[in-house]
Amino acid sequence: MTVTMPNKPTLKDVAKLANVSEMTASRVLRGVGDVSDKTKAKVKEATSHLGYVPNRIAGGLASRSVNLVGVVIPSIRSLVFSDVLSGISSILRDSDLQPVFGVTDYDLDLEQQVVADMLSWQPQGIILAGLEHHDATRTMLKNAGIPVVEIMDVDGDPIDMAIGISHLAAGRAMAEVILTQGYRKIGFLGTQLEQDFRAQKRLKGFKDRLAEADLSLADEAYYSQGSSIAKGREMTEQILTRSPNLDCLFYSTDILAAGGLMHCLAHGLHVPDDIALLGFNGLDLIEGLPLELATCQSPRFEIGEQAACAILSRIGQPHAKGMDEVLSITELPIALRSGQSL
Amino acid sequence: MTVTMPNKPTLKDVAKLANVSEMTASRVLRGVGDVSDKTKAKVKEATSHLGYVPNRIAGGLASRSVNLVGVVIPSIRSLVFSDVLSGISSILRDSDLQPVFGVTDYDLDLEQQVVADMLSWQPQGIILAGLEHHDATRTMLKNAGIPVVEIMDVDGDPIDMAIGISHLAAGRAMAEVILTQGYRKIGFLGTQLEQDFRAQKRLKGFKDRLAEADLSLADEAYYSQGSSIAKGREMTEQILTRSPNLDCLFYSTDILAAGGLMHCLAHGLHVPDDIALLGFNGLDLIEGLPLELATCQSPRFEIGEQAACAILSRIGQPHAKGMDEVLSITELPIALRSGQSL
DNA sequence: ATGATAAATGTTAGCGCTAACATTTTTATG
DNA sequence: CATAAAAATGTTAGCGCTAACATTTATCAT
Repeated sequence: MTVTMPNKPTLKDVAKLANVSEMTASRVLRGVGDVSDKTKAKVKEATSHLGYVPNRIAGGLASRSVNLVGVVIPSIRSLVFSDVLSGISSILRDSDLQPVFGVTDYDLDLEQQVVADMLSWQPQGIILAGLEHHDATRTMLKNAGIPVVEIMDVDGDPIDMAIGISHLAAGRAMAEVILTQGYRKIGFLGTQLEQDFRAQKRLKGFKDRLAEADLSLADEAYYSQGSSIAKGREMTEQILTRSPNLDCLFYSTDILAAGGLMHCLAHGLHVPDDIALLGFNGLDLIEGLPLELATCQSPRFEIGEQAACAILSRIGQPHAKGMDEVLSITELPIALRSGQSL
Repeated sequence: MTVTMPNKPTLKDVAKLANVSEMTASRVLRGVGDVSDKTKAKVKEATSHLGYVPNRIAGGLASRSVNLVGVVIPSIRSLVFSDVLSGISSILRDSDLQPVFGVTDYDLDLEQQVVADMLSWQPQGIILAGLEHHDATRTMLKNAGIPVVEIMDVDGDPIDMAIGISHLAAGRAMAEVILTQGYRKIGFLGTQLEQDFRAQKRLKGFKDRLAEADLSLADEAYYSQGSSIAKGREMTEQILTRSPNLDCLFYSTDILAAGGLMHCLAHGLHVPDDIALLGFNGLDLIEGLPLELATCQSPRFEIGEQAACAILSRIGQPHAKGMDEVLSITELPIALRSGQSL
């Protein structure tokens, strides 16, 4: 039962069937220019009759523009970045731009490749996480001649624009809170990812502040792989076995902190009387737990929104935020939450 | 300080600089055909000197193929789909295909639009969630002449190929477990999303099995929006206030069940003596909780892997799984976990 | 050397569409 | 009803690249 598949219909076929020129058909399909209602109807009829699907590759080449925005992030499984993506999507939904995602796995080599790949599609703009990139990546992005927004972080020099929070400041702020509350034997638990520069900066800010109070971390534990409640629980058990005298644990992310809470629950440790717990990010995940975790809210959704708006502004398209002037660096505020775990 | 931005270099510029024909330059950049080492070096030198980035739009048009696979899913924030995407990526990483994501928000209208959009890029294949689509969507996909894999579900007729689990059977299996354990006053808590057909099928299978035992749900509660631990906790409180005599709660997803567990913990309800809890999916999230939740493991990562492999098989490319024959419907096994919450 | 083969490079044409301009048709105006 | 202005449609050229074929150059056995 071999059916000779006729070639996919092209605009030419549609035009022929509708008895108009390709140009007119093209106008109808794109909804531009003056076309009579009668002609419109004919073309639409032909289109649906043939099941015609426009070829954006050809269209993009001819018009020398495609309505894409490249979004390059380290991980798609991360709760942090899914919020950012939501923010981006929520803005782009109302524009004619479309996001295309690329994932780098926290690897600058891979990032370079992904960015090159993105650029080869000639997008209208690029949003990418972080301020640390290979020189080659920076050069490519600079030369691309399109708006580039580096998100999440503002501690450094952006290629073009940056929108995010200061992780150095956030780390400091967390340390400040802990110190104010009188905690002195502080442990840190966090990611080992060498290329998660934000986490590193958070830790640096944190340690810096401790140092100013003539303190240092009493113990620290690192993990690779993705974060999970189970991992947080396991690590907490380990660090407390090793250093039972800790009175405060600062986690690089809420997920781990939630696991820490589970450990304490299981082992009859009272939080915060026996030990204080602090997370980071303010994820949904930690709502509804037996105890309100202390954390630091990072404006992930807003970062996504603003990044998308920055691109739209730059290419002269209207958008929700009505940003007139596009700042080179936009630092968003963080919000500390002194939950019951502190 | 206005610098006249020279136009982005094209292959022609590279060729000119390297003193070869465009074709030869193209060959070097794509790594095809016989090119002498000397020429290769010249071209590469010219490429990096100019900072040339190939235009895949043009390349795609000329070669009439782009190495893309469209992946259309309902939500990017869902822990379920992020696992699926990981599975897809893990396979495509070793091929020359690249996934492009589209999100439908559990909306068939939007799905149609997203699929049309994907097809306009002339991808090598499409992976999309679910078996329920608008007729127009099905027609488009059929006419596209490319492999189409519908994932997650196998209860229905696929357009081309389907890979997933039977949610009807899964629902039944869960009911079976509950009945076997002697529970009789059963409540259900789940999504209200009218277009989450998998959740609906799970519930149907569940109810069907109960009906065979002359039972029906003692109470049910639905929510819209995304699922979260907080939501699960809140809903559990509500349903137990309304129906305090329930002895078993079946949740449409683990996240809600985790929230249920939190409620029970907070209210001194013993699980499973006072009440049994069952989730669905076997998410990472539920590991490390105070109690091992009973759940049903859905092979999300594997579904992604197999879907990607199915596409590769169809377009004649080698891949990890070495699938020779591509089945129209591949039903993957589910695994029940009778955790301590049962 | 010398034709035969392989390796390296070049030429031509066109992918499917749209910008820009050109032309025809309709409508409005005095 | 002529004529300008507006509306509708068409024509031409080319976006930047690659398939397919054509040609030139190097390599080799005899």
